[in-house]
Order: sequence, then C-alpha cells, then structure tokens
Amino acid sequence: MQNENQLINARKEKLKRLAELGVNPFPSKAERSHLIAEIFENADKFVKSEICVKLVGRIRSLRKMGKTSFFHIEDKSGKIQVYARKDDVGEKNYQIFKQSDLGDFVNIFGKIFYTKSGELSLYADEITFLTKSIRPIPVVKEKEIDGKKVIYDQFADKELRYRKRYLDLLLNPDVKETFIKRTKIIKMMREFLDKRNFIEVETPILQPQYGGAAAQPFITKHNKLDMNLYLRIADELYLKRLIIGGFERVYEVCKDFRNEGMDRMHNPEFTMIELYQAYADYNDIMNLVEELLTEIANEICGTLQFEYDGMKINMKKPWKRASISSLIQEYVKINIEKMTLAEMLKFCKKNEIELDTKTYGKVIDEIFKKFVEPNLIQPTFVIDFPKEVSPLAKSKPDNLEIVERFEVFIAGLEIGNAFTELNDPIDQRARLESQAEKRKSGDLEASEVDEDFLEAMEYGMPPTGGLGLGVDRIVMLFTNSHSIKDVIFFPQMRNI
RNA sequence: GGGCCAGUAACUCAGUGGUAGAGUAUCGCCCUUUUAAGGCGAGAGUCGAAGGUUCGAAUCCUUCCUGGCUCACCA
Repeated sequence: MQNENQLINARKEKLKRLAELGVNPFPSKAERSHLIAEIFENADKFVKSEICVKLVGRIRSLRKMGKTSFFHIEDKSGKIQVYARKDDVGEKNYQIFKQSDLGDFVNIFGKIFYTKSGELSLYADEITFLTKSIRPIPVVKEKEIDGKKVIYDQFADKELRYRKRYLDLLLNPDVKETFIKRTKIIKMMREFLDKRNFIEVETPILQPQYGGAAAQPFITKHNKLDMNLYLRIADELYLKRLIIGGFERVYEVCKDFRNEGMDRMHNPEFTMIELYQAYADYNDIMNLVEELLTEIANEICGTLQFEYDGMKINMKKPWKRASISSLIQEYVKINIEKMTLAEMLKFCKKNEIELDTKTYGKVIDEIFKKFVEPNLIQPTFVIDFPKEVSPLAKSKPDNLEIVERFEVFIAGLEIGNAFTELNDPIDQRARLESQAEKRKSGDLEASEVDEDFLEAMEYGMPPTGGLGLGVDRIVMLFTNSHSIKDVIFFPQMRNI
C-alpha cells in the first residue's frame, strides 16, 4: 500500500506545482467544438482548412520527450493523437502540460494534421486541464501487428473488473460495447411492444406479499407501518390485476430479486420483461417471442445466424415447438406418457437424479432438466408442462394435468417462460392453497395464498397470455457473454 | 454446499525450502514527428490472512478470506 501512496503522492505533488503555476486543475467549464469522431469523418477537410478545433478528452497514452510530446485523448466517440511542442504552446503552457498524467481530462485547442508516420493528429496550440487524476489507472498498451491489435498487460483480473467496473469500462473497450448493446436491446423491446399497443406500467417493488414465481425473497421492513415487505420476485400478480382492471396489453421492465444461489446464470437482482395480453393464449405469445427475438438478432448481430460460446445458432423462423414428453422421447428414448410414477422413479434412481419431492410433475421436470435442456441449442419452445410445477397456468382442455405453458431455450439458456394464464378463480384458489400446503411442509420456494389477488380474479379476468423474458440472458446471448456478470454493470459481490 | 484452479509491486506475470524478481507504470536526468517511443539511473512488496512444520517458508501442512471454472441447488 505504501507504493500506491507513493504513486498518489507523486500526483498530489503535481497538483501543488499546478497551484504554484496558477492553474486550477478542476475548472467548471470545458470548450468543445467537435467530437473526436467528427474529426476522423472529415479528416481531409480539417487538415486543409487549418481551422482551430477545440477537443476534450481523457489522456489515454502519453509519450513525453524533452521538448515535445505525443499523447492520445479519448472522448465518448473515439481517440485522437495530440502533438504538443514547447515552441508552439509556449514555455509556461508546456510546463503546465508536463504535470499531466495518464487519466487526466484535458481541453486542447489546435489544428488537425498528419504526422510523419501518417497518423491524423491534433497539433496543440493550447492545453488546459479539465480534471487532474490523482490515482493511477492501470496501463494497457497495444500494438498493431499485421493489422491485428495485440494488447499488453490487459486489465484482466475478473474480480477487479467486476468490483471496479469504471476501470473495466475504461480499459476494455468490448465491455462498453456490450453494455451499449444491452441498452439497445431493452429499447428495442420497448419499441416492439409499444408498436403493438402494449403500455408500459410500473408496479410495486416492495410488496407486502410476494408471488408469481417459486423463489425465496429478500425481506425488508417498513418502520412506520411496522410491517415486513418483500422485494418482488416477479411482477406477475400485479400485472394481472391491471388486466382485470381493464388494460388489455401491459408490460413492465422489471428488476426482480431472488434470494438464491449465484452462478453464471443467476444474479440476485436481475431484469425481466413481463407482459400480459388479454384475449391471447400461449400460441400467440410464442409468435410474439419469435418475432421479437428475431428482430433483435437482426438488429444487434446483423444476422439470424451467429455464434454463442462456440455454438452456431440459427434463429430463422419458425422455431421448433415440442412438448416436454416428446422431447424426452427424442433425447432420452422413454415414453413418459406411458410410464407409471414408480417406473419413472426407478429411471431417476438408475440415472442418479436426486429428488426431494417424488411427484409426477417434479420427476418429469428433473428428467427434462438433466437430459433435454443442455441439448436445446437451436431456438426451441418447450411446451406443455406438468400442472404441478405451474400453479398460475391454465390446464389444457384435453388433459387437466398438463398446462398451456412454454419455456423458450436458445443455446441451452432458458430465455423466457410463458403461459395461458389461469383465470378460473376457483381453480386458482385450489392451486395456491396447494402451494401453501407445500410451504407448510417445508418448501421455502412455495408461496402463500394471496387473498387480494384471488379476490381480484373473482371479479373476472379475461383469457390472457403472459410472458416473462430474462433480459440479462438475452443480452448474454446477443453479446456472446458467458456470464451474467458480464452484462450487469455492478454484479453482486461479497463484501471484502 | 462439493470438486478443481488462482491470489507475489499500481497493472501483467516469473519465482516450488536458502538474501523477494522482470516488463510496464512512478520518480530523476537526456531526448523537438513519437506510437508497446528510446537511453541512463532510482524508489517501490506484511508474497490474500492466521496458525503450524523447519535452522530457515512466497514455496510444505492446516484453517480461513476473495475470485474463477464446474457440479449440486435454482420456474
């Protein structure tokens, strides 16, 4: 740590020297005539006209020689080299400039020219400080070999990259790209839904009673009301209340919170888009998901065929739609429709599938997860789930034990979950009560009966299709990111 | 929670029982078209933490902390 202080002290010394030179290293105002990218777009015009441009940016490389220096400044649009000559900027200005470090923000006035080696550069007439950096940012160097960028001493420590994302963004340009894509994707989703007359709404994050998914919640407390509140695990039950209230198409970009394990697919807080469409069923929602994700793929990847994690993905419509039982038939070569529970349990035992609850629905779910899910590389709608694991979905008319539900998988990632919503209040009550029973017998992820929601449904809820899309995972897919931590600016980390 | 791997200077890493190293960065000097600029010199580390083994530990052992990968868990 002493060494770090030494580096910081060196920069504080420079601050003192600047003060002695009468320079304010933290002025309020900057003068900018152009973005750096604009210079490159019309390079020849700037070189010929010799007009004075005013650029701002952060010093990203620095080569100080005796009486002349080269450095690159970077703004949001790009990087440009600056050439500073003592004879041109003047003795005092050069003296001031000499106090600069990597990471400082500066304002440069000057003309655009090409250097001997042909790099478009800014010939500085005047240099002023905009912000002095007193903590050294890691130095990353790059060199072009045969047109390829070779990076030296890349800022690569994953822990540091996640904990100090500002450095990661600064030092690893791809990271910025990923997050810009994230923003674009969410924006496209909104536009897509707005165009189809969905309206965006907001529902409570702090909920007196949580529900809509099987997960453990974060608990917090309202002091004045002296009551526990839960951070929502899903928006579902509130959005359905809005459908009951007469909105026919609603969606919410929702931060949800689940108090569970973390891994490359899970962060305790994550982003979903939930939508509900009255008078639609899960087939309509499948079409909508297909449309939405192919549009995004086209826009973000420029093609419907791209690679994720070494897998070749083809998003061309129509996507495969297959029931759980047919997929199990396909990949496991067993016909679960003709098997008894006992036979299935035997199968699980033989294949080392551990079960805490030995019920029909759960067993199917487990076999599917272990043997089918990893194979779902190309976009696939997995349809027709057991009722038991889907307490909010409507049963199929011809088989009451199976519900009209689908999950959509791409590249082995579960991207979304949807169903024809259960709107029979009597059936819904029975299902929630059975969940509550499970909860009593120790299932921490089962929810309690939400009386207020049931009462709402008793007034009448139209037939409705609902969907939850895992936004973070969709961003992972389209940015070829291997971990959810790479698509969340500030992923959850342990205290250190 | 299990298994495996990693943690040494601000950054990237070498060092596997015998005086803590390199490159970059920093500081000083030289250098007026450089671009991983260059040359000479200097400073900089509780080797993730704590115990233990040993004459001696960055190195071996134990526990712990942090992270990664992976399995389990997870709608």
